[in-house]
Amino acid sequence: MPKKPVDSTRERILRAAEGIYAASGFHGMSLRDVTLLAGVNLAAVNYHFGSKDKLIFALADRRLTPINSERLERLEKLRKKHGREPIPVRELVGALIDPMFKALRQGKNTRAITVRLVAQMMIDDPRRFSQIHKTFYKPVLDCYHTELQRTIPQLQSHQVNARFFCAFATVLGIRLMHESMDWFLKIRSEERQFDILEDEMHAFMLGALTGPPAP
Amino acid sequence: MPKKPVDSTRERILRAAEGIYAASGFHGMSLRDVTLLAGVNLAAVNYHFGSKDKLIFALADRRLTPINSERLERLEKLRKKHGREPIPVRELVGALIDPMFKALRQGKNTRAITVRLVAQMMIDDPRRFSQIHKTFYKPVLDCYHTELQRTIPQLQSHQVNARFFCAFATVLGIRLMHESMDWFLKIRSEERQFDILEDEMHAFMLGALTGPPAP
DNA sequence: GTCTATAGAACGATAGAC
DNA sequence: GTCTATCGTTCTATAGAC
Repeated sequence: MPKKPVDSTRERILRAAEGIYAASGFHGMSLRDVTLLAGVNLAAVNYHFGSKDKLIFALADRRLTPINSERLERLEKLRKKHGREPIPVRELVGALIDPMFKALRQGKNTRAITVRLVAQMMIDDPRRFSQIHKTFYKPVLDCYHTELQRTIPQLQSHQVNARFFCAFATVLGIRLMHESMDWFLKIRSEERQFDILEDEMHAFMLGALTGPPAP
Repeated sequence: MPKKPVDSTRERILRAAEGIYAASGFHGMSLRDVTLLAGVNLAAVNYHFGSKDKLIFALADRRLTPINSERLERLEKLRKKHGREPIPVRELVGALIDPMFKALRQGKNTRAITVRLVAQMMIDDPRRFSQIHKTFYKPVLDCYHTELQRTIPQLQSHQVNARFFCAFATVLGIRLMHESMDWFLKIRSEERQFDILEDEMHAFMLGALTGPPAP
């Protein structure tokens, strides 16, 4: 069984890389900067990960898998709970965004990093990262989309599609604008920021998804 | 008076640069690729713009200024129209997002480029681009935020702040996910895509901003 | 498993001829 | 205003000693 000590070279590289990647994206992250920050040798990246591309994939796996797994688990629970009845939108929204906030609240120092990292993955060079999309995002999107169709009967199919697109875009945008949150919310305490944002994002999404169709 | 022919070296560089920048960001755009695509000499960039940084600023000015000017003009008109009464949310949302869709609909070939370009500016290396934020975005954000405070009296100040943050994040996210629009909307025709998205985004934003406060 | 050293290519920027 | 040529730097990746 392979050991994964918190301070192994491999872990140090991952920690350093995700900070730089979150801030600057794939092309802005040089292996020199990563290994310098990690305090390890330049050649260690290629030894442990094989290439820069594979290092990025490892970053994705580490952060996206837990969040998306939880999203699927919570959806499964809701399905069992409601049986053949459609799941209320409020609960569906909760299952989609709560895991994100949960991830944000843990790890005080890595918070800003984790937030941007995931979003950066979604927008960074679609050709290079299409495999990441397929691996990590597509399963979640498919499930929630299907469920949303059942749960908002008053809207036509193409309208549900568009709202879901907007909802997902909102989550993406929030993550990317994390640095601007202070300015928008005009509140100092980071804890309070998250409290308010979590509450209002629930309200925002609920209103957005259930609002009447455009005239 | 300086001439600006459509096919000047300067214009060719701008056109080539915005395509590559929109797709790959600052660090992913090399001047070699730009000048190759533009069919001009490598040295031309530094002659016409001075540096890579200044070229990016020129890209921002070309695309952001028209959209944000229109947003401010429409807000000014709404203020005159409603006098001392608060502006209805529906009209405020329209003034904020209509200019974006208007820009998207014109220029069939440059459409996907323009969409991502603006969003890329907002998230690309905050340190490098903080001047772009201050110059192009801050005035618009300030005005709309003030107006929104007056127009949603049933929410507390900090709740309005949070909703506005979400609203802006939605616009940003939509732009960045432009390539995934096909997959989400499951519709072929690009015209129809924009029609539906524009309608439903109005509804989405309206519901989101006016929905009841979180419990 | 970790290091030094370096290959080989691409980068931004500039000097100077035309 | 546009070209060629090139400087100095930085990049990913690898070879080979320990």
